[in-house]
Amino acid sequence: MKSARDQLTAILHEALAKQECDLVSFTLEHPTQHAHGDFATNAAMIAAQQKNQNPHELATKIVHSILEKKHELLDKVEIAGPGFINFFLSKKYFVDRVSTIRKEGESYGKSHIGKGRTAIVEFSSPNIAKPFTIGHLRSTIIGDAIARLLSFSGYSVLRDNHLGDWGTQFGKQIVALKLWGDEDALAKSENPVKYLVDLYVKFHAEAEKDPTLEDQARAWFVRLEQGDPEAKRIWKMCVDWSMAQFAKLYELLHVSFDMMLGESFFEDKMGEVLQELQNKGLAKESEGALLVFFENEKYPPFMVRKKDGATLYSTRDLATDRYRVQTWGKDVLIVNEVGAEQTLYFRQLFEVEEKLGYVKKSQRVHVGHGMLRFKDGKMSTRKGNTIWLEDVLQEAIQRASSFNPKVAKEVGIGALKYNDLKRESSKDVVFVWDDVLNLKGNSGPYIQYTYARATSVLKKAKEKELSISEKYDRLQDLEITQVEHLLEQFPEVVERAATEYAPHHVCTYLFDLAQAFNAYYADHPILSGGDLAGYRLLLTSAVAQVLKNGLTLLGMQAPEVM
RNA sequence: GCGCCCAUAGCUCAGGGGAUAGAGCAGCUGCCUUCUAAGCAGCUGGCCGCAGGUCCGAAUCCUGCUGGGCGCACCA
Repeated sequence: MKSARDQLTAILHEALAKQECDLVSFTLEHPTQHAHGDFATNAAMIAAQQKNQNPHELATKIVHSILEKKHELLDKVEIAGPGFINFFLSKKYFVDRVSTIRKEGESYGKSHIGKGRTAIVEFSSPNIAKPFTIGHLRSTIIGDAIARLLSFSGYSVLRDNHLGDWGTQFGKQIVALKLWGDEDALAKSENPVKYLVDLYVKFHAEAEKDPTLEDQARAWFVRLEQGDPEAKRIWKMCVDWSMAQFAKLYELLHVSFDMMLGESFFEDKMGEVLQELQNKGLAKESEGALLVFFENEKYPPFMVRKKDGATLYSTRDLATDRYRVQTWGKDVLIVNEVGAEQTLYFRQLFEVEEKLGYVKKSQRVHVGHGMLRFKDGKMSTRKGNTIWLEDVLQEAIQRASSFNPKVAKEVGIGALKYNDLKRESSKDVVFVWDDVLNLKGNSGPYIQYTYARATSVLKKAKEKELSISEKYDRLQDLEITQVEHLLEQFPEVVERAATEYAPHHVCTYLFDLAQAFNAYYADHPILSGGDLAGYRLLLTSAVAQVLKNGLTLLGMQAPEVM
């Protein structure tokens, strides 16, 4: 079944062509007030402006030409205000739509905008031997939702966890372990990663007093890059302890990956990149380091090799994307879900990648999330000023269990995820427990609760042997409510969220739908609805389906009982 | 100093150049003997940071300013 938007767009194009206004680009949107119909267009106003005509008169002509044909879709077409054309959809359309949702089930809302394309979504990307903090949690949650949205929109999605398992930090880690650590104690430790992080914090404290420690750390990283066995051994140990910890967290969060190519995977692929940069004359030496300079100083210089010969984040990212294009094709879409503070870095990176001929800028996307901070400042691993994710998850589940212990996990994790997804991701978030684990109002549990409520009604209906009816004939007197209007809009909301890499649109929508359904539920008896019970059950099942599809897109569970 | 982002109700936020700017939280009033009260209905609460500009029409686009966040050569 074609959506109302598609049908209306076609109808409008035809009517505009008759008035010789074919080239007009108009908007077709949902007015804020019901009195203005289900869709409104400014087409007549735009066209009138171009042709220097009276907008109201032109609107009249357009409406006449639309009404020459009978459209099952439309109940009424009106001209309003300065020349808006308002469309009122028919009851039949809405009822058919609700039936369609039932038929399409978990496919309702899917689109083909990414058909035939591969998208790599890089997210989470925690660092080895560092805490998996609520900062990484943002990337994990938002990235997971974006991967799901793209997949639902037809892309063939590869979820990539680009582990921070390479870099100067390992030099620091090795120095700290050699100076103050004890490998036996580490192995016996209850939380080995925490043991490593404490050493890392100590390193930064000591390095303030003794700057030569930084030099030692850089030297150890150079040895690591050169394949020194002792450096490699300690590095491998750090990786193993961390990976074990991450696996537990991802399982609890229900997040999975198709690949975990850490930065170390690209260790032997960076020489070619540096060679290409030099061959194409893109990189120049300056003060011993190798840098890319941009024309007109569009961006600050971009370093690709340090003066001690070691690589950087940038070198590894270039090698990564070169590898991706070689492996998954020239037109692969690459999305990085990484903190917004790295925006400049990504602009530089994309520019360099384009100059190297790896990708076009249109296939590189940085979704930057805002910073998560305490009321009094930024979190910093180096200073030990951070909250561990294990503690957050435990607290979330515990708070949720005070309502219903049986679904504490689904609800606690859901609350946490929804709180991160409900606002535009680029905004900074102040960490406040009562917000993070909010269970009321615009929250994850509210959506989940509404879903449980709807499924419960459907179960009760079965017990009472009431059945869903898809017949329209006997339902002349049913009223079309906000619920039907919202159900109709789900596919376009999903499409917008996917094209803008903005899961918060799905949250806003689900909250609206849940609110509309709860209001409907309060004053439309469903099970004792008489002749209308069949239709109301159909509507309820459609609401349940859409809530479930939406929750799934956000990586949240849809519990049937709460 | 230069660059990027942000500013909407007491607080947290939606708002796709359009019509009377919307939610949640907090506060106040009602509603559980009836399909799940993690809920529903209602009230209170706005120079959409300031000043210009473009437009038939600006919270939305442009310019300037103020305030805040972030970034800018050997971290990632």
